[in-house]
Amino acid sequence: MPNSAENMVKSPVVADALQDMPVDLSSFDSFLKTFPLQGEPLYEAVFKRNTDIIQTQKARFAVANLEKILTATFVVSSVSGFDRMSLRDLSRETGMSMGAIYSCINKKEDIALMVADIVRLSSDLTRQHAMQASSRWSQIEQSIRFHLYASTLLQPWYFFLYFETRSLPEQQQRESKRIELDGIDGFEEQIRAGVDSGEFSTDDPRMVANTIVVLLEDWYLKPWKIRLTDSADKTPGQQERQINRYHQSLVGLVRKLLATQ
Amino acid sequence: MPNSAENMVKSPVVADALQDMPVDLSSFDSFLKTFPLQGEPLYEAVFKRNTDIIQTQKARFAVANLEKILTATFVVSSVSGFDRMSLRDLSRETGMSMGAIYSCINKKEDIALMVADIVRLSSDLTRQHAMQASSRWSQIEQSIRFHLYASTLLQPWYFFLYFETRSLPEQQQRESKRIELDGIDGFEEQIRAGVDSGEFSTDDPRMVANTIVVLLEDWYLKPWKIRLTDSADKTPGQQERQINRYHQSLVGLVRKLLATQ
DNA sequence: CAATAAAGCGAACGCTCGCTCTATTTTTTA
DNA sequence: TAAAAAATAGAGCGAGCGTTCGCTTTATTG
Repeated sequence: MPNSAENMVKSPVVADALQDMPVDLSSFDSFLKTFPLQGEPLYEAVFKRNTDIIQTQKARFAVANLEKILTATFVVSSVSGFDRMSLRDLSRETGMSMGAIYSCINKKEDIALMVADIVRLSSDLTRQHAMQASSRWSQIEQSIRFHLYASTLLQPWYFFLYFETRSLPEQQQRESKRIELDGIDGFEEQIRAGVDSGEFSTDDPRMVANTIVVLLEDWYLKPWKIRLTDSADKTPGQQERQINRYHQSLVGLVRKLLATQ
Repeated sequence: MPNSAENMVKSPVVADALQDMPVDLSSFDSFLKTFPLQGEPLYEAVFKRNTDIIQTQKARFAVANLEKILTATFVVSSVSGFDRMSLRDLSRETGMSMGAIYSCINKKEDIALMVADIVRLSSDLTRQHAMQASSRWSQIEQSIRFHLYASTLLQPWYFFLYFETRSLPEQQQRESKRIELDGIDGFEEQIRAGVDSGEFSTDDPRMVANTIVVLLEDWYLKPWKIRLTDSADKTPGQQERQINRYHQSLVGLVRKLLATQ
């Protein structure tokens, strides 16, 4: 079976109920209540978007196993990368047999592809949402907030994709770069518009946009740099306070970069 | 032979002639003429710092082979990572036999360790140099310039270490984080001093310091983002112009972040 | 409660890897 | 020119990898 669509990047169109409810950004807490890509719906989405790969028919079983597989993948591969994670490691960590694992995937790489797909989906949600803000400044602020919240919730996913992109097919690699560039372009456009209208002032919109994107990446790539406590103190309150502190830092920095005189 | 010092991080003390001549930062061109870690001296340094590992006795041969091995490593592993680069690939790319390769290393990991050692050495050179500037502002600017120049010259080395750190021994991983944190600390300290003296103004010195470091990393990690031409147009003139443009962008951004009022 | 279908299991397969080793040739050095 | 050092080609080793497949167990259903 010559399946030329094997490594195709899935459509970014957000399907089903995912786009129905608007995401509430007023606090991390309310974000948690409205963001669709988390908990069981997250793994249901993984299942629905990969029915061509997954052998298991009943969603109930597949969803539970996908959760085990992906969670374990993040744990095991965080030690020394996806390549060095053997499927025997994964079998031990999940408590599943090799056969059970292979009823959710066709090949090891599929795990990485599923992660890539979800992160892209989340990125698209972010971009879609950004368009709805009222003023130009709040558009930027909301974009930052959305990205910060989403990448905190999906931190292992974002982290994984960043470091494992290189072991994905070439097309997927290009797609990852494109998404990053789109992110920069988006901010740049908003900044330019603000400069034209006299709301902002900067002589280097591209650099400011790039700085925002790079600092957003820094948040989920290097938790050890910003969040003092990595293992302990993961109470929701602590987490919310840390996000807010970083959000404030970042927004403050951007405000200064765009300030008129 | 119980060699407990196997994975020891080498002393950061810059040996031999490396520290004799001061590095000239007035332009990238003059930097090229004075920075010690490049061309043959670079691979001589690799040799001298790894005589315990390398079997080949005559420096002449060892240096030439190290250059071949490391250059080929960067080429081959840039495709899909160090783990997926087999030593048979390396043998083909270098044109050396397995035996010849194994007279320069004891195990595959040694290649990565050599790279890590040199990048650390370069980072230490950067930090040492920064202390010599006159004013506080020029200290920051010179640090940025030095880092930008060095990481351009050693781009494959820096890039490799960033993405392969995870497959190094734990001690080396911690060392990499420490270096990054030291870099941030250094900038933060200078900024705080400037704020205290009224030269600068910011309410978040740590964030500004972090931004600088992250944007410096961005330069060597994502050439495709900034430098339009990756393969073609690698003339020294083009390169110098691109560095200068990025340096100007970065310094301009930092200046605005530290501006009083 | 059988009967059937789905899910789960794990030993075994073929293969590639890092690494070693030897016999031989080439190059360098004194 | 003779001894020493370096490099070659490649067969071979055992470990560990991703993947498969015949089988057992569990769940579903008429």
